[in-house]
Amino acid sequence: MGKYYITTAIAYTSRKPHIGNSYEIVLTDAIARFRRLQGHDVFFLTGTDEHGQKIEEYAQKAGVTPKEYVDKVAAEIRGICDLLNTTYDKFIRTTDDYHEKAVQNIFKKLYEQGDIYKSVYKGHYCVPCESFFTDSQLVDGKCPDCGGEARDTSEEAYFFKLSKYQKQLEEHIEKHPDFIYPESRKNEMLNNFIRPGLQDLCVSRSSFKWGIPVPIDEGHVIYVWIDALSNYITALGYDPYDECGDLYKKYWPADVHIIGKDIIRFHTIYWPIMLMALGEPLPEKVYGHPWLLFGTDKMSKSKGNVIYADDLIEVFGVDAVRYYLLSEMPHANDGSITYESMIERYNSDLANTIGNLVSRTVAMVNKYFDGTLPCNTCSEPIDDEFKATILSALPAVEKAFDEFKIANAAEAVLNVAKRSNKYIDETYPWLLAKEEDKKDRLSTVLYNLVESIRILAVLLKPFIPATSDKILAAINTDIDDYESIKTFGAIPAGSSVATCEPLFARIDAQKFIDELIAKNEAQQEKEKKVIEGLAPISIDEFAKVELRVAKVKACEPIKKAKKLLKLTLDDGSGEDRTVASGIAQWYKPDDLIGRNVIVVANLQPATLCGVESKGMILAGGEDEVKVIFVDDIEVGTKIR
RNA sequence: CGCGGGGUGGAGCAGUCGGUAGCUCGUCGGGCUCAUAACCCGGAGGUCAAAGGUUCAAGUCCUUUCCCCGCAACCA
Repeated sequence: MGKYYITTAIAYTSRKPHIGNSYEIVLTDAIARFRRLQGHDVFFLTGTDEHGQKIEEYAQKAGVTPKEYVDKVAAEIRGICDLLNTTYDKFIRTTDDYHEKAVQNIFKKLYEQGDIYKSVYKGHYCVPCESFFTDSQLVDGKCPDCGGEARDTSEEAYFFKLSKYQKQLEEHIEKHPDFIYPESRKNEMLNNFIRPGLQDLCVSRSSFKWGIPVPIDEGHVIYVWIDALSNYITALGYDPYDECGDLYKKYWPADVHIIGKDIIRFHTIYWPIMLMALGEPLPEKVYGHPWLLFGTDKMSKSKGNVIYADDLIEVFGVDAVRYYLLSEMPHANDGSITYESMIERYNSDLANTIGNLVSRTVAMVNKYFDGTLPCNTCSEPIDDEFKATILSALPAVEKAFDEFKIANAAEAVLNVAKRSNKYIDETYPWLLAKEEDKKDRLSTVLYNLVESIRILAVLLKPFIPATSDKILAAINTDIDDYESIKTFGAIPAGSSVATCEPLFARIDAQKFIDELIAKNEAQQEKEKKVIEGLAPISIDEFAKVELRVAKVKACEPIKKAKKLLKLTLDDGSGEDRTVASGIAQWYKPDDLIGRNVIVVANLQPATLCGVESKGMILAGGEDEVKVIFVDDIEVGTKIR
């Protein structure tokens, strides 16, 4: 068994991580634990991505320095990784000094060999929004945010010659069909990005400061690509100019990068090209896992289906959360997560199948034999099929892990417990116990069960490590190596079991949901009172708002906009006024034509989906929006 | 035609290279009493979104249509 280097994407420290990040690290941890169990020398890397404009802004809002800000969030993220009982070997932060130094050297080297060059980044700048836009971002040549003029501008920046390596990358991907996984992603990358031709990549910014400085040019910072992606090698002590550390020599190239499907492009195009330019080997595989979504319904607090990782852990415990994430997530499609399905899986798989199996078996050994089984020699033909089924789990689990189908692996493990429960019904131990001359048979049956439970516990290690340890303690064994579960019968005859507390207490789903809803409602109530009411304004300030009654002359949906209706209003001024309003979900054009509404007449115009909107009409409501109609007030009347 | 993912028994999902439609939960009936109202067995329930095509054979391949869900763009 050789080395195995596995990584997660590094988490962006803009805010507290959501369940999606948690899924990724649990997934990666399960794989890392499984490979260790197999005997691989595993190095498991995770960490945080801490630079960029967004963080600069968040820090400013919070009134702290960027460094103070990321220190806090990085600690939170690391806390959640620990809470989830993940066994990362290193936690890298892109603000670590060795990383910053190595990144600067990487940049310098690429610049010196001509793969990075200085050029001009052309774009458009909107002064009021203080934002840059490319040609394609502009809407009708105007600022997509405010609809104002965006003036042509340009700034100096550094570019990375992706185009130079395009051919080489294409060849690599074709020669290594497993490089991008699952395969559907491979074609997506080749067809959409690589074959049409790669644009050189802008790798520096001068519009913000919070980043690693470009070593040869003080006004610029290194943009996210080179900074973040290179964490996979800097964490191992890579340096383009220096002797690389032992870790690097030992573990690089990575066996797999585990990432979300949204960043596949960066990991299968930019990253390999960077490595090619540096003359370093490429990772074996990039696995883009699917997303974890919240529920099937729309997210709604009152329904109790908004879900956070640490809340879940608090209620269900770490292993239940780990098991749920690993077993519920499909391999290719996005998975959804709800309290209902969580409880269902918890009760049926963990409490009923696994927990109860251990409980009833240990109880029988204690009850019938005082905890010590005298023999395991009285076999019957029915045992053979049982043992064969138990042993067949391992190859199935191996295959599933090889294919990154972790939910399938979990299912194969669960089958060990299911088959064992069935074996109890097949052998009637409670009847054997009533006949004195069946003691040997009874002992053998229980021995087989204890052994299958041991195999189950070992197989559960990657998924629910703490529970696995509890089970091993309950059957009083420390034989938990990979070899020992390839054959049946590692537990010596005459060994004893301990006792065990229930591993997972059943949860009453209805009661749980009711309590949750009550809790959420209470919290919402609280939040409402805080939010309610803005700061008082004077009558003069109110007078700055011009409200006028207007008649809807015409109305039509705006193409390409789901929510917008375009209204043509007669506001008494003699000129038609066009207003876009986000009420398409609730009103059809015919509902509005001919009716009088109140329009905010002196609102600054804005362009929405290509329509210039001058003003807005008054409407209110949360889930269902109602327009305020004033059919009995004359058109043009000012509202006070 | 903005990008993407989907429509398979009541719910959630598998279904490889086309070859008898499976799994979990629920439900109904039965069994059992070692165990956490758990465990085991059996039944019911599907024209695989629709139409057309290719084929000896289509959930699977091709074409068209309908419907959901994310993302993007806007709820001025």
